[in-house]
Amino acid sequence: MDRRQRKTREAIFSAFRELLEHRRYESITVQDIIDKADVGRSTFYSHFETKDALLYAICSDIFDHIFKGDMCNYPGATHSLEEKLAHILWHLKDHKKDITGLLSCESADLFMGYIREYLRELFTLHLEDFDKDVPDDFLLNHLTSSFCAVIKWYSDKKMEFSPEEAARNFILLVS
Amino acid sequence: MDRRQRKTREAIFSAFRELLEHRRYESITVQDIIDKADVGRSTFYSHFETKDALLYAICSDIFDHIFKGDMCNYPGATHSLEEKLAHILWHLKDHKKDITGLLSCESADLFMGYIREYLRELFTLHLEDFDKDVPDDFLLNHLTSSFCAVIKWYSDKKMEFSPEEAARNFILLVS
DNA sequence: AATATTATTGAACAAACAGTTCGGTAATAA
DNA sequence: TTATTACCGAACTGTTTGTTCAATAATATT
Repeated sequence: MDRRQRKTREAIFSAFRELLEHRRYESITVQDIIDKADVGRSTFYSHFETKDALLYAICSDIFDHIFKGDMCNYPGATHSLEEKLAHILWHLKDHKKDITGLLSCESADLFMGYIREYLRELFTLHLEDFDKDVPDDFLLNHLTSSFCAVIKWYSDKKMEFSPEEAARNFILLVS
Repeated sequence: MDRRQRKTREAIFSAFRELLEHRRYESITVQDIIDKADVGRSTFYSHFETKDALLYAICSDIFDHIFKGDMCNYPGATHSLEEKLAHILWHLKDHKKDITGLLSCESADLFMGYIREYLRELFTLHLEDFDKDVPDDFLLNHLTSSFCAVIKWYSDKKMEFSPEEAARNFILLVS
């Protein structure tokens, strides 16, 4: 990959991340990004089709780090569900700056949508941990949404709480 | 109130509702609304400051119907939490058309934000029903978010399931 | 080192949308 | 009948998105 290309892409990424620290995703315009990245308009569009494509790329980065990591994937893992969930919260902390901007906005759904997919997979693997007399689909939806809420709560509280404690409380509530 | 005013307002409202049946909130422009309502652009803006203000008005309408109704408000009510929740789901059905358009969009948060407020109040009244060893704030957040998820699920499933059953399943999961 | 390729630039452009302004007209109230 | 009020529509400003294109500068190729 051309060095120029790499540098430009990196400049756009980090400009976007910096902007996300202080502003909601929707309020950030392409103009803001290219001003901060100091890159031409046409250059931006030669790298990313739209602003949403840039968001998607950022999200992929984050998720690769969080979910493709050591313990969260999948069948072989010997860790408990609680440990895995705590681990996810830990990893979220590494991306605190980006995530705050991504979750405190109207498109939080976009970001959360990705997380939901991963979580649903994860909970599916642990379905037998729960002995509840409701349809599986209802239960899965409940678990996934509830943990999304924990993530949101965790982010709203500036991630100042212990991931282990949050995970434990969650397990207490859904068991 | 002037009859003209009433008529115009009503035309805008129902145009917006009709558009919401088939399209997401974001994709609907002011132009679409005034075309369908057959009113002038300036007339629209003399009634509503922005498109969001119109959304807010519609939401208020719906919530007045759902929450300000017979049994959901508050201290005096003798009904169980489960009954109240089922009731909310019933009332949602009356606004099925609007709500589908409001929930299947990126600003679902906007709509859900209102619901959350009401639900949090409701659950606060019933906090003693739950004997869980987690902080109240965490529990409230969990209950509220979980029932929001039920609402979303209920809407996604075209509201074809029994509200009573959904409410019962929910109570089973969080008790 | 000379040449070909590729990325970047900046400026201009079209299209879509939000929201405002204003003079004229028609319905309603006094 | 007169005064008020709401509506109209067209034109206008401003913002944002996304495209185009010729010129230029950085890389690759030979």
